[in-house]
Amino acid sequence: MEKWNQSYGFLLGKVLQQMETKFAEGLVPYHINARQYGVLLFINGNPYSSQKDISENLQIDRTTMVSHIDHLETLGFVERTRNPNDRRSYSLMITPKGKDLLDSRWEFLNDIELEVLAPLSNQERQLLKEFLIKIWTTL
Amino acid sequence: MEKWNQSYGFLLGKVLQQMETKFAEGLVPYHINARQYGVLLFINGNPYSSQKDISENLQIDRTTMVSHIDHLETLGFVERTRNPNDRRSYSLMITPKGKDLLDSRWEFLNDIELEVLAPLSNQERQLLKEFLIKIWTTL
DNA sequence: AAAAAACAGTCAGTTAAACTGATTATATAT
DNA sequence: ATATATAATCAGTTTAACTGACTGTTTTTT
Repeated sequence: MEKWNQSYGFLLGKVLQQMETKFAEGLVPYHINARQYGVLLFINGNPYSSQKDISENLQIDRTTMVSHIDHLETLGFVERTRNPNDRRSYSLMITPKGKDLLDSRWEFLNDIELEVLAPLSNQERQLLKEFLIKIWTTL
Repeated sequence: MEKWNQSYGFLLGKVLQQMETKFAEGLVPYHINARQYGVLLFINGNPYSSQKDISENLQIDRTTMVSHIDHLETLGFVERTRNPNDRRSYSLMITPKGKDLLDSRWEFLNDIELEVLAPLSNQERQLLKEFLIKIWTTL
């Protein structure tokens, strides 16, 4: 084992790359990418969010968010309505069709993750998630 | 804690994004990005590699590799010489200047990683690395 | 109440990474 | 000797992300 592949950054990147590539393949029939799936998940978990809310939480640029939402709306997965309390912002909602997509791909996403994490035991995977959550919540 | 931020992919992505952003900032004065630093690390650990070797190991597209190496060569961090046993390929070597760059930023990289991983104990970080290496080596 | 500042979202245009497909020079297989 | 494969390169395309300007709306200041 050499220096260059000892870094967390390198290792994290490789594991993630693997997951993303596989997951993206499973999304092709739905014409969205992994990031858009993430946005949809967020909207599902945080109904009535504005585009700003999502941008901040997911750390995706506001102008990029416009096109993500445009895309999801065109495909009928998300609905934009003006927020009656602040007509500058939208109140975003997932549609039933969007919910179906989420559900139908959620299991697949988990399968992919388990596939990549296969070298770990149940307990190790549990620990890994614990660590990641601990890091993320303090970011 | 909700569904959308429970996935390994999401969490891995956030942690990595954090590390990469911070690390990239520290590389600005050297005019290279994190990926090029990775390439340089690889060449250092695997002297006489061809561009193909690096592409495969780091999973970076061969045509993209051309421009990375062009860039590193222009800056004097890497030297291309033809491989005498196969004149189609190059034999890439890090220069002393490249080695200096690696060394001077290696500690910084580790600082960044420790900073992001601060919420974990020493032991937990050790475990995390163990897990990641286990996964990566079976990819 | 009017004017100024701040804000959410949008859009046109730019930048940078990554890919496609073709090409050159060299090596290997038939 | 000929055909096939390979490493690197290049021109051109696609895509994600960003910059800066702009519209309409809300909040703050005077």
